[in-house]
Amino acid sequence: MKTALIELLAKHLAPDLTSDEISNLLEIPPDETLADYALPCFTLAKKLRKSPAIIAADLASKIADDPIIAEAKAVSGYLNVFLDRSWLSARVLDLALAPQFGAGGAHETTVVEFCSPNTNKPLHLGHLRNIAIGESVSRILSFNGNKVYKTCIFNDRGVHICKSMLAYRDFGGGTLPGDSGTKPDHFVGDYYVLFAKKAKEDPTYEDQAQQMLEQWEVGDAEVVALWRTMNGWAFEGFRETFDLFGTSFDREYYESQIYKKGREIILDGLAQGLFQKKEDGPVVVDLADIGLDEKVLLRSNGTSVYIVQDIYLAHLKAKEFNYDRSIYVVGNEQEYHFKVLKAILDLLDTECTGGRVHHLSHGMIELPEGKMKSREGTVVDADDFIWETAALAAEEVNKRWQLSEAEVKERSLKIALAAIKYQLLKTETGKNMVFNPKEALRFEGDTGPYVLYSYARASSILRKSDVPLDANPWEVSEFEVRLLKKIYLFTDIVKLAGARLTPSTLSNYLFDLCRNFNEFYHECPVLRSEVAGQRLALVTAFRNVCGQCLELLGIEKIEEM
RNA sequence: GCGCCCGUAGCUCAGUUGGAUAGAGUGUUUGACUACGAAUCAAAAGGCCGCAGGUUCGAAUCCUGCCGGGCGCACCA
Repeated sequence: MKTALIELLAKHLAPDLTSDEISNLLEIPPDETLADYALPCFTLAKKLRKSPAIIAADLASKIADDPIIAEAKAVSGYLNVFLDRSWLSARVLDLALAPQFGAGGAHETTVVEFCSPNTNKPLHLGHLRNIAIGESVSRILSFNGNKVYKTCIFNDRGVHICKSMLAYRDFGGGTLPGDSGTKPDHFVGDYYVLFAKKAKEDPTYEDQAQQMLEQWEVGDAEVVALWRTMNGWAFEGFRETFDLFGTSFDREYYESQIYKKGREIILDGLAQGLFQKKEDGPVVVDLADIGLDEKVLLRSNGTSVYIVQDIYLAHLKAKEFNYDRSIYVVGNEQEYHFKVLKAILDLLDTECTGGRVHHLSHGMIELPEGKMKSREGTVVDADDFIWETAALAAEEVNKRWQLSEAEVKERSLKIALAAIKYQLLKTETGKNMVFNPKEALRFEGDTGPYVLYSYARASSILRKSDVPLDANPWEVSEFEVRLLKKIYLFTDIVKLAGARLTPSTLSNYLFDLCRNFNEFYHECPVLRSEVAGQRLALVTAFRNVCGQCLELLGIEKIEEM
């Protein structure tokens, strides 16, 4: 639709503006009564040495007679265009009723790493934001035509892991997660908390954890066996949460398997003179010329620091996926780390140079009463939160319907997950957000359930009619035009969300779309209308796009609320 | 000390590469179910876009300074 208008304008503006330039310039005005599309003529004014008003008026008269134009006029430097309603409605329905409406033809290979938890405690709300973003970004990129691989690195070793191991060994008394019915990752986490408590009483406890790490590193059989057992519990619990929240990975990496690797890359770089060996032993990289500090890579004792395994992992991913781009969904507290990583990869100038590496930095979650702090017990646990939300959703479902227990459980869980995911994705990725758990349990206004409800309403109408869809022009009301235009906008929005890696672009659009649908629904009878076929086609088009957006946000659709 | 990010309605947030009169949701007040689903719709009220300069046809958006908040800057991970 927009394309046809751009072509028409390009015919009259060549060679001063190309189609691409027109496309960039063309905007949707803030007030729909002004125009469907507007072309600001201010930049053209310089080029043509005519006033914007004259250029706009000139263009208006040139295109006014075209069959796709209902009205074209010049208003204070803008060319304002209304499209022909018959043409517009037929065009949008034709496009939006086709499968894969809005899908793109990009063809990059992209690796998206997200979640990446430590195995000493269960997932919390921060992980859920990370996962929701990673999952949605992956789906959006994939929809835009890219080949996407989702990966996760499990930080399954280190002194923090030994802390929960130590506390379990000393105070666990051989109990198993099954004994108390505790979810296994929570079971492990409980001993991490217990460690912190015991370390306060016993100042040597921190040292003991450090000693245990050393035993682990030399392969002490007992310690390694305990590590395997407890990591097994953690993974078992994680899998359950991943299933519950609806995510999965194409490739999983484990820190314990790669933490020693990458040394060769560093020694290689040292030989090439990219890095320096200091007199007192450590190998460092000097990043002063790009405004970063000196960074130690190999310690005096020859062992590598954490970033070396990230360097190795970047190479490993390049080898396994031959990626064009490697995205890391990680909190903004690690921005410096990724600057350093990219700089080092650039220095090494291998197939995974820093230019291909992108840190998709997301903001932190704060609660209304402040930051989440594990020490103060204010961390919102992922599983608990999902189930609590589901319980509240179940109350709402029970208010409205008489359903079996199983049906209530299934439906309320889907509604709860929609509420949570939508809430987590509606704020722009990079920004910190205040997350009020009570807000996520709200089912009205700008929420996941509002969107699900809109979708279910559309489904409900379609279930009730067997009138064939009809995309022939009809006398469209303002509500229908608004909805049609919004449906069409999806093609721009999904590209923009992919380019900016911001699911929030999509969720904000989705809310607007549903609002337009509900207004239409309220004002325009469908089934008992003389243009039932056309309105059913419009409802179908809405349902397609709404469903696609939900899919791209990682939210499961439901046909009935 | 050095660096990065954020400040928009009481609260939570949108606002595309600078574009027309700055928008939603929520909360408050009020109206609409004999209706294709009221988890909906409609209306009112609510703003020195942190402050002060600058850039230009035009600034919430770009630049500088200041104020307020967050986060980094380990031979930790």
